[in-house]
Amino acid sequence: MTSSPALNQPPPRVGSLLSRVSRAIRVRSETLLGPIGLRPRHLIALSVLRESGGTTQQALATTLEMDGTNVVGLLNELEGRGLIERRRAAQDRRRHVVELTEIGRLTLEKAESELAAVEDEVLTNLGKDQREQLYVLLQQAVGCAPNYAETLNEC
Amino acid sequence: MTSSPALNQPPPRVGSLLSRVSRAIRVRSETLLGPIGLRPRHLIALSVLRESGGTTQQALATTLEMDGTNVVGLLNELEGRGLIERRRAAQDRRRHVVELTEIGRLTLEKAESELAAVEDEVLTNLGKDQREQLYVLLQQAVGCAPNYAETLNEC
DNA sequence: TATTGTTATACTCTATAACTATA
DNA sequence: TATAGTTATAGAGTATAACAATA
Repeated sequence: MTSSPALNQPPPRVGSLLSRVSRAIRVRSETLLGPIGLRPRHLIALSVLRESGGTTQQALATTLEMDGTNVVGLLNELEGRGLIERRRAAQDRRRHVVELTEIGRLTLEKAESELAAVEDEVLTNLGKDQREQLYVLLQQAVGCAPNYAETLNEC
Repeated sequence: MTSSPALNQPPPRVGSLLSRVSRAIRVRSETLLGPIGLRPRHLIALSVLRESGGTTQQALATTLEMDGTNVVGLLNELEGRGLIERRRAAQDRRRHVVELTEIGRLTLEKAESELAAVEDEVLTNLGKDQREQLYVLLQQAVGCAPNYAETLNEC
């Protein structure tokens, strides 16, 4: 009896709002990441790889909701900069196992810390607790437990 | 002392997670909206117009984080289908005031109700309360009070 | 002269189809 | 025959530049 929009109705649609907030962050991130030579999508891929710790390209495509052909190009760019590593899977030599390199991990962390300013700006209406809350909700939505450090590979 | 990821650190970055969830919904929405002849971006624009109740194209471009030139094309499509209306502002005849038509409002509502299935699928890990919570956070992030019915034009 | 909207166009993103290699 | 990855390429999305009307 505390929430405002409706009392006992289906949950409201969040798609449009998600797009707007997501886009706001992405647009600003692009200009900020330019000098480093990275783009938002690179960070997304790197962050998925950090949390999954080694996936096949096809699984990555599914997770990123990207077409497999575009994952190839994305990984080429990341591999060219030494941020990720591709190696054939021993069990099935058709597959590439993709992993974050140490440089990739450090680069990701650095980029993330530089993006703090962007998110501070876009999410200025949210307090720290609310941003934490948002993070937990999104993390849960994509299927990871909030403290993903314990879940390791299954993300 | 209750949250898990960190105790007294800056809030975590949500950009990548936002992109992933947003994209997941968008991709599925595209296929579902196809038959109606609408696309996610149309819904986003319509929903902004519904809540702002009449803006200039430039303001719309800012809100949507879109280039003004692309807003023109987007509005052309919506106007062609009778979902929005453009009229010159009396005070400044350079400006177009853009408004949702009644057809536009009904079409938006119908599309939104059809998208329930999509969001149910993508947000299956979130309970109803959590989805409501997510909605409130996003609404607040974009600058609207949770119960925006009261705030009217300033959104 | 500056601003709102428009058009034309180049650039980037994304998906479709055909190919190679492994299974 | 089917699957993982790759390449080439066409379609959609986005931004840059030049223009018309109004201020």
